[in-house]
Amino acid sequence: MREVRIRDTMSGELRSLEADGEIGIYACGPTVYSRIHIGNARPFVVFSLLARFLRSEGYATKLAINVTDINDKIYTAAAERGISSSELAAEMTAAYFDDTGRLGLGRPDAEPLATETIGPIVGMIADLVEDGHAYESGGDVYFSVRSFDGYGKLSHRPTGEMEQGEGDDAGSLKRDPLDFALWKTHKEGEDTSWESPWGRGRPGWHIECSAMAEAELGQPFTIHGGGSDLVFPHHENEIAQSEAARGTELAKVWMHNGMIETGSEKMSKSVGNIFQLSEAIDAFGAETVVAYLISGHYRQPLAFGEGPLAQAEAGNERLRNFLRENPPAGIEPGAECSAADARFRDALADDFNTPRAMREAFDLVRAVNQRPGDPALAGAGDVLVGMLELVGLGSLAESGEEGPDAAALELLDARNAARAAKDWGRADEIRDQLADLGWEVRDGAEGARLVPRA
RNA sequence: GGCGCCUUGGCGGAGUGGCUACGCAGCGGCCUGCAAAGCCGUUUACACCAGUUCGAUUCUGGUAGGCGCCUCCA
Repeated sequence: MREVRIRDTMSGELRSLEADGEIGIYACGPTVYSRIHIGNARPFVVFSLLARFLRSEGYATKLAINVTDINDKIYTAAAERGISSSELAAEMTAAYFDDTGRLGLGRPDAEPLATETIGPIVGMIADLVEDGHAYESGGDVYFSVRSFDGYGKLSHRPTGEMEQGEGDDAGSLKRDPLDFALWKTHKEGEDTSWESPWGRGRPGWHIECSAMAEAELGQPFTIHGGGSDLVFPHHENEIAQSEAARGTELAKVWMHNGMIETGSEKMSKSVGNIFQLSEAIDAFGAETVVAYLISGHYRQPLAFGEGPLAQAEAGNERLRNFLRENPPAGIEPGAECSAADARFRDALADDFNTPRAMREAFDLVRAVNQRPGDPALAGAGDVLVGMLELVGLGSLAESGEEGPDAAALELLDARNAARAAKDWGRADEIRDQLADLGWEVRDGAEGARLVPRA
């Protein structure tokens, strides 16, 4: 079991994860008002893979990624489409499960919905009101920011100049512009609402996460994650609510992923809207999307576009080619393989540095290509697949390809015969025919091999 | 305006006070009947200006540019 260290946003320092007890990870999932985009996929991938890595190191781990299915944006988007907000939320929640499911990384251990956590949400608000950290005003309930000393400790903002822009005219109901809504009274045109001690209404965004996190992981838990755009106000407010309500720390480590930067390629028409996750997967495949998302350190911004995606695919192809020649075979790994595997895992243990880890994978590939048969590199295929599985790319080893059919094999035999007779014209003609059938011929020392054309 | 982050070779992207990241693409070569795959090599890479230092891409200060948040946002 390696010591795993993660950069904590609050302190700015690397924090070692405690090995005793379960490691609870809560990551903020999407608000389901539309199909998710590639940016939403980053935390899903990062935290799914982090949980996978921690388990492989022997840590008991529970990953919860929520679905925010109550939100102003959902009401707005539903109205535009002329359907009910619950209908839209259900549709987009299903789409979210489909889209992320296609990534092939499995599901988080828990995926709570805000709409199914109303009880705990109301309970937490009631506790805050009771303790004087929140107050009812005109059917709304607001959190009293000045009642919580630690406000601003995550985002490092001075409270002096802050103001919660809760939109519309809610400000008039607040005692202090810093305060933010925990419960919003039902408004005309909103088609979902729940009973509460303060009348019918719905929860505010931040309290949903506080309640879902506690319901799934208790408090405190180990890692709270999400996109860096959520640091303020969302996570700052979660801390205020949860810590004020429970008197304990919310999470030990705050882990934030950087933004996907779309630049000018944002809505490329040539390949459709690849900005959307489902479209990116349609256009490039799940393996490419995953490889792309781990190509940069999770905390850094990552450039998005057809270029980076195509490059990720080309890198995957290199790995696939290697695994065709060196398929896993249950061989005991040689010394160099074991060392590479250790460095791969060390990189992940050091603030989940996936690009540095992938360097080890590629270095191993090159070493074997340079020195095939070297005993120190025995079992490279097995070791490489083990590495790739950790980062969600294990499927690169499965050809997933159907073997050549009889017709193709017949052509290959014919070409071999032509080559034996040094009839190069005939041999190349057959190669073209095979290409038309979707097969690329690669002549190697041990004969010709058919590989699906890219 | 406030808080914070970033600026690495054609592109993506790690990292380090002195030692080849890695991947993709290009070019040259090797291998091959040819090709593909693979291997080797490859064009002064670390925004700019000062400073600290024996030595800075890597530390400090400033300049320019970019980004995030400050309002819903992964």
